[in-house]
Amino acid sequence: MANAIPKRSENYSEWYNELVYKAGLAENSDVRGCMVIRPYGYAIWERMQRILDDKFKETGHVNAYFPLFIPKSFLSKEAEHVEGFAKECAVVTHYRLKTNPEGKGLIVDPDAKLEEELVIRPTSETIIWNTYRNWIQSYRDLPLLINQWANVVRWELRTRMFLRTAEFLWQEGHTAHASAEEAVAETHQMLDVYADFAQNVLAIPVIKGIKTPNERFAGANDTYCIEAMMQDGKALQAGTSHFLGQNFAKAFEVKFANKNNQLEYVWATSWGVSTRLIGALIMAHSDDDGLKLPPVLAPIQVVLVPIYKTEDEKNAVINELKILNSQLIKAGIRTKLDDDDTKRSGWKFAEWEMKGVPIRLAMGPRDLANAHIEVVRRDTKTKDSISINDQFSEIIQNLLVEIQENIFHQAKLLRETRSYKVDTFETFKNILEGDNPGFIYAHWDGTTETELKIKEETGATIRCIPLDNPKEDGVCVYSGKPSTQRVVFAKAY
RNA sequence: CGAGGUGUAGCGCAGUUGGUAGCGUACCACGUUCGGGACGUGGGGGCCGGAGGUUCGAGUCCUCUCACCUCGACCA
Repeated sequence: MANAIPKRSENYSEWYNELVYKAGLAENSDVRGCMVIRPYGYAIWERMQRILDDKFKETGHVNAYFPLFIPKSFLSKEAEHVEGFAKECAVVTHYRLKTNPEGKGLIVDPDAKLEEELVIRPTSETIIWNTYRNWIQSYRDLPLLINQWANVVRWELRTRMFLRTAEFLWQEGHTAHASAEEAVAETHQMLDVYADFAQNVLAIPVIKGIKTPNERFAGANDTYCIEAMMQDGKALQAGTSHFLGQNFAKAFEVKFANKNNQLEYVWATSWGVSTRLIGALIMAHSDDDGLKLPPVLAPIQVVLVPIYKTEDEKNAVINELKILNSQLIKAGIRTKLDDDDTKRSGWKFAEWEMKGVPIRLAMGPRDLANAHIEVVRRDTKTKDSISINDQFSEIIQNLLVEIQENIFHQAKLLRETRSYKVDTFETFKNILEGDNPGFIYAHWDGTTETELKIKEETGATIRCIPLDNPKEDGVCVYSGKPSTQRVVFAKAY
């Protein structure tokens, strides 16, 4: 096993980093905090983009593109927003370089200073709402339902591949509405889109919830989120949907004439998911042999590997695999026939396992003689030999469905066994410091003060207040004050 | 930004009291192999992170820098 990765149990971080590299997803670049997304990693992102984009279009949104640069003054117009993002902005101050008159290399030309500095967007609310002012005059212009696929930059102090990089790819939806009710409905709709996507495509169970004021997006009235559990029991925020109220409309003077010809401020939402989802995918499903991709998402669902010695065997096996491959393609399955003659079959097995391809089909001369083919599932590692007949592609299709369900089931099982109802602070701390940390459902008195104290003492934060939360009288696990419901605590990425 | 650590071949690492750089893997060629990351023989590849300094001589000692990693705090 020359190319094995470290075990999860020994070093979770190292396992994660090595997997990202060995599976061909991404690598560190020479630019601080920025990664190169390699072709296989990008293929996964493209699958995410396509599926989400279709869903956005189905729900009435259109795509547009706004500038990468935001004038510094725009950012300061919404007070909370600027406070949230100011300390992690990359700023463009000059527009020209020149050769160094005192030596080698280039220097920034001091004569080329910008009148107003430009911020590289950490998110696009400000530039978009500045534009919406010109687009919205009447209730007839509403709702305005726009999404943007873009890169953004947040100068994070500590970065991790996919989970937190200085530059990352995402989509950001920015919608404008005539009423608060309609904007809130949009916020919920998009949260549902994300939750569906996480569960049915990524096979990651999520909790839909609302953030506490302390964890809210800078400039939002309410932040909704989906929270997922990773295999180490930590939480990962996988998507957010914000109800922005009239905050940005007021900051950028975006008003519309209603049916009674009265001027009103517009109501707003914004929502996004990022390349962080790739990190979620890795940490939710993968094992010590590499990635495990859910079939619905996988860029390659089935890989076909020929086994042979002689030239004759090679031709015969590959010919048969080509026939099977075209049957699978006809059935709508994404396949790869790995006929690379420079790699041995054993090497290919390990490689495609590392890359998480859900099903591997292997055929050698013996299989060919018996009209059989070896089927190996990535999720369970089980091997089967099936006969090649009319039902072949149907069997594979069904197996893909089964694998999708099983991967989801496994992730859900983990979350269930690592979710705890807790009533004392002692137990609370013990669980987080024990061998199986996870989600803690505990009563909370509703104050930011208590929330911060708990964070300080345990490292856990309130991930969300679940939307379908049952009401239940109790007392705060920390302060002992009365509470009406449990909230979800966990350590988070 | 705090606390630790690491920078030597694409990747992972060794390099003794200072004497001019090596191992594994990957890569190239040939041969034998081929049903779970093959083996043998031969070969190519290094401004030892960067800049100063000490010294006849620095991967090694000193100073300053830069970058990255792990763990915190901040965040998607």
